[in-house]
Amino acid sequence: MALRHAVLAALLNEELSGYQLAKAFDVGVANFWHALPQQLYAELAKLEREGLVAGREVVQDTRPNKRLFTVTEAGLAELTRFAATADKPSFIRDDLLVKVQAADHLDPDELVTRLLERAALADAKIELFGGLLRRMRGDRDEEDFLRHGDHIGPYLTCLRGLAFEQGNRDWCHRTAAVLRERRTTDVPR
Amino acid sequence: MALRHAVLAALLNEELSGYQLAKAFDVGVANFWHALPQQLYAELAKLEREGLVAGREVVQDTRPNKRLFTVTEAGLAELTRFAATADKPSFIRDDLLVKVQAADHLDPDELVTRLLERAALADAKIELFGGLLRRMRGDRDEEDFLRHGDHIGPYLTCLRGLAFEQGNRDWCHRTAAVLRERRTTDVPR
DNA sequence: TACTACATGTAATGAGTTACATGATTAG
DNA sequence: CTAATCATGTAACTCATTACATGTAGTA
Repeated sequence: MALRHAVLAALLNEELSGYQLAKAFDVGVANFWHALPQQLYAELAKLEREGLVAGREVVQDTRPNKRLFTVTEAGLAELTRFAATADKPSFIRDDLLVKVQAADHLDPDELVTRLLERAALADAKIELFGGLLRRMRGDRDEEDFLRHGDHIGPYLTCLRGLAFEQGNRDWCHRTAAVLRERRTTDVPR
Repeated sequence: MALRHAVLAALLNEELSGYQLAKAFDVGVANFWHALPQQLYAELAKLEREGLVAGREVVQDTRPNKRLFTVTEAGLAELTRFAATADKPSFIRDDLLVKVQAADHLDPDELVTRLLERAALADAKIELFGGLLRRMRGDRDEEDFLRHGDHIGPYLTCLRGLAFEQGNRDWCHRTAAVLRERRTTDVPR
């Protein structure tokens, strides 16, 4: 029951349509949660029925009409209540780690391929997040922005996303190097 | 459909009961996947029906009897097939990040409390993982173990878990420091 | 002309969580 | 005597993913 809170948090600083939300929750920018469009449309409908968000129709002639959503008082109250609860630990669930766990019984070349694929993906995200951070803090430096800027929430979560992807990239390279090294030194299997 | 592969990977290096598996997949040691006991018992039953794992009854008189599982040839083949598929990107889903995303609209003290709780949890895991790594590599140093040891798969995934928790801890402290700093310098909200 | 972006959903299936159930042994 | 550990599940429910569905406008 936390997708609802993720949606509320995402709508706090900007009014968004379901479509825009979906993009924010997609692969690219999901620094704090991930969800598919279908889930988001469904969740928005539910949140609106419960009065936690309010939607307003925006008529467009060149594009299909859309509905923009904002968080209501009740929605903010719900988020506040949520913030006071202890959060359940978050878990890793990653195909790639499963494969590396089985490394001793699998083809190293195959694994190295996967690891480099993932490292490339991480690099792309690192660049993306770097750009987002720069845009958010404008011409200030980070220290100054975090002390005196507003909307630091998204900035802070993006910092976590950045560090996470850097961790991914480093680990992928290190692991690939280890597997390649063993391949050439002819280790018994 | 990846829990099955996680179970197979976990059973590769040691014969385990459902109960032992459940402990490995629990909060403490889940460096590459997480699942609850119920899921694991169900998955083991399914894997056995499909011939991917084989269970053998172990009679105990002081404890309830248990069934120990090993991966079959077919199971290893299934893992190999899995390793060749491209893996879907893994996503973050974390209550705490949702709360920080909404930081600009929530009570900073509350958030700092959550962040320090999480940092403490991360510290505990860091110690735990550190110990596991030491046990796995024995008296060798890491470089040597990774070059010539066997069962490096679990070691490598544990390294990722360790780095992840260190990232968590650092980010929690940094974020808490930022929020405390702003509280004292009286930023407009 | 084909593809991508905009914009919003429904339906079916699969995966994960919560609650419940049982029963013995050992450590505090 | 109470709690934790060992050991294994079932049932109900919620959440997430996959597949499908529709239609317009701008870009290559």
